[in-house]
Amino acid sequence: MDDVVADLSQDRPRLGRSSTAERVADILRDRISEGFFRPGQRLSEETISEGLGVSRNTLREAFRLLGHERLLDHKLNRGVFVRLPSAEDVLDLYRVRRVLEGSAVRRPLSPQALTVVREAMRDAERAAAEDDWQGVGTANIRFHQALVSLNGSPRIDELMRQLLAELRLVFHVMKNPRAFHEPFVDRNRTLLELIEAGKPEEAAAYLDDYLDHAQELLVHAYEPNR
Amino acid sequence: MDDVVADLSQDRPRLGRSSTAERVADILRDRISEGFFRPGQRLSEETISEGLGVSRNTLREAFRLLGHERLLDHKLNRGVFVRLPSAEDVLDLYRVRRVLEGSAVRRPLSPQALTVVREAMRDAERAAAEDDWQGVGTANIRFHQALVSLNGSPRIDELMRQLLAELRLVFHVMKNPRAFHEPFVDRNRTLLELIEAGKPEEAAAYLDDYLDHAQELLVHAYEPNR
DNA sequence: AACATAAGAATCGTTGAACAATTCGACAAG
DNA sequence: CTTGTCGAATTGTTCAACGATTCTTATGTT
Repeated sequence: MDDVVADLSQDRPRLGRSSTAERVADILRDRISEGFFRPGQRLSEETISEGLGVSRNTLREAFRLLGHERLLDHKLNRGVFVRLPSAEDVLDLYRVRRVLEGSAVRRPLSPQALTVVREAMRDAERAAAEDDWQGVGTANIRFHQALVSLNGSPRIDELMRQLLAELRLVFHVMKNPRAFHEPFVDRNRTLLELIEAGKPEEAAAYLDDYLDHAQELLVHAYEPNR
Repeated sequence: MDDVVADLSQDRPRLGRSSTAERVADILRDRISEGFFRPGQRLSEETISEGLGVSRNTLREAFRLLGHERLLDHKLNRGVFVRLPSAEDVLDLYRVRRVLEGSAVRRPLSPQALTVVREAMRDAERAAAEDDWQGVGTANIRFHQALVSLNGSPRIDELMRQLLAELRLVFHVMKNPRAFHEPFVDRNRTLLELIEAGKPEEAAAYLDDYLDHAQELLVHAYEPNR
């Protein structure tokens, strides 16, 4: 009996998880990440609360949640805007990636820890073969998310999730995301092979170069309209 | 004249910073970090909104803010509680520290980048000499905060701030924080000397050992009452 | 025409009250 | 000892209102 209780107690967090504000936040988060709400756009409290059929107060609670995830920008007395990352933001995002991913590749790896990473890489290659560049982008994100999760830390996973969501904002401002994602399919493979070969330092060096390159491309193609 | 404008524009973010909800959050954050509100304690909406003279709605916005900082635990229909970290949380906090601080010590250092770190170390030694263990704890936290800021990333600084605030919760549950902080004054000095001597790998190894030791002490002395 | 100023509209910030939904403890029944 | 029920207390959510702030437009001055 005791073990049953212990088992069930693992599902406990799922119970409390459903206030209206959080569900509203989920909806808005999806809308933002899919580009329905564009970076820089203002989100009117009245319009959206009416549209979703919730009160302004509840909507504001949802806004707070997304603000802390850096997806929304809350300006006092002016309203909330979909975040429009600056070039400096892009630099910082890549600083964090270098730390998180660099630490991950240096880590001594367990045998099957890399399966998720490898899977994401193959998905990217498959999507690339089919000219599905939306799919390449998604798989690429999964690849790096899985890479970072080698650190074995829930908090770092969470941080990476937020970071990638923020990066998606940047992609939405770019002209053609295709040209951006294309070159990295091959790089992912090389990086993974270096890790699997047990050469953490070489992998780390390759990764640094990888990120330097990506960042370079990004800030170059990135000129947010003010 | 232009330079004056440029100078002032750096203070601009501080201007917008003053909604009632945020000020309430500041107050509560201070109260929590000083231990006035104990981990596990429930914070009644009615009592606190009355006590601070703000409406329940405004207080709830403040609660949301602190919830996202992991200082409060929001349980649906049951209220908010001061977060009581689990032993597993402590482990994860140290996982993140190893990544952030490890990356910091490996970084090639600019000449004066370490001054803030050195200053914090000296403050800790000074406080230790005066048997001011509260002060030692504070200076110790500043030491590691400064160390992490060597990464040069605002986002990582922010992450570390939250992480240390969370660690403070753990300290509040411990029996005698003095015995915990005491041994690390010397270690801070040794670590700093290794960095200054330009031996990043040795410093990193020493740091890992440092954090292993601290974590060990902590989870051992840590037995949250359920 | 350019600029400053002022009035007005729109929107946000905050409050207070209200009611439904949920939790929790006490107590009775099996 | 377990289960069901009731009621008090607290949270979740909505609504309407009003002051405060920002944005827009119109007006007037140089």
